[in-house]
Amino acid sequence: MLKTRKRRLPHLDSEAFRTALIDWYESNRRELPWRRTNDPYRIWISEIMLQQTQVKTVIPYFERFVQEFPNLAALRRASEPEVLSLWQGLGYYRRAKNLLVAAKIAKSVPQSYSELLELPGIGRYTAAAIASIAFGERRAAVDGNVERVISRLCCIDASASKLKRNCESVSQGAMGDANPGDWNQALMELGATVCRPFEPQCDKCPVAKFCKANQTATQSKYPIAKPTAKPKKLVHACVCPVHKGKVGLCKIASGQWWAGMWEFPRTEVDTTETPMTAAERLGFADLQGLLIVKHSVTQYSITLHSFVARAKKQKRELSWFSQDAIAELPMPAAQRKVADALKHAVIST
DNA sequence: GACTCGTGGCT
DNA sequence: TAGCCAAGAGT
Repeated sequence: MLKTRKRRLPHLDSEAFRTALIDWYESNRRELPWRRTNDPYRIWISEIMLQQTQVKTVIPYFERFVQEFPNLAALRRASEPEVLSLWQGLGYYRRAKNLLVAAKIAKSVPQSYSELLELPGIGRYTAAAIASIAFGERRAAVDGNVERVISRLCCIDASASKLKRNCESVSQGAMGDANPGDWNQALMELGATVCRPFEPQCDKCPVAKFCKANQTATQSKYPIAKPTAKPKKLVHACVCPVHKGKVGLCKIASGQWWAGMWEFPRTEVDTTETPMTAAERLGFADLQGLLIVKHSVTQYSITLHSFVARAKKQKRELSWFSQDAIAELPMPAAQRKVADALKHAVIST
């Protein structure tokens, strides 16, 4: 069934390599909140939050999330807005939506790789990570860190998706009788702290003598980088309508960025108009400039111009909230910055 | 296989 | 600083 050509890598499939890696991990592993527990639920939450997100960023979100939803039963009872509120600022909000869907599907955290794979939001990496860390299943988990570590160890010239399968095969074959959870985490930890993208700390690497890239001084060549496009520039304008102490917002429709979250009425600014002209197109007058926020969404870099408008009445197509209520709404990061600025502006006037 | 989806850390 | 990148998954 496995079409992957069996790769013989005696220099990695050895007790010496495993011992060097695991010993290093046991004395250098960072103390992280999700490492203080064997609770499969918490390990699941951490792995979802860690997708494409740095450890440092995740920590406070993880702490708040498991405090609010300490187990699967508690999460299952949550609503999507509640989960999105706890997730706001973390990005990739589909993760939060899929997590909630998965929690409602699963009676308990699935204990095997194949069962985990069936849940929405859980792919090859995450299923392998949870299965190995929480349940000891012998399954290689390959994330960006592991791809970098193994592509350097073996000087693998493959790129993109081929590299991932390739590294899975290598890791699986080299795991031997090591503890699967420790094995996977050791490779990731090594990639995150020593075998970094730039300026790898090879002098501190426990497996440097096994590394072909180190031997040939080609660390910077691996993994093979894919060409990146220049971000496209966009300009957006939004208006914070204020009327009798309330502020008007709208819920973002499905199919758009940040679907299901809340924002101030927003529009694109055409190259032929000014931000204020575009903002007036939203149906407001007497605009006062509030804040300019620069943010980005993958290949777009966006400049968001925000304005305050004293509305004559509360437009019915908007929902009107007090400042305190706005604090509870799930909002995109840039919009949250505008909301914070508005709060201070209103207080100071 | 190539795109899409967020945000902040780091250099 | 501008750009790269992060414990990826879904389509």
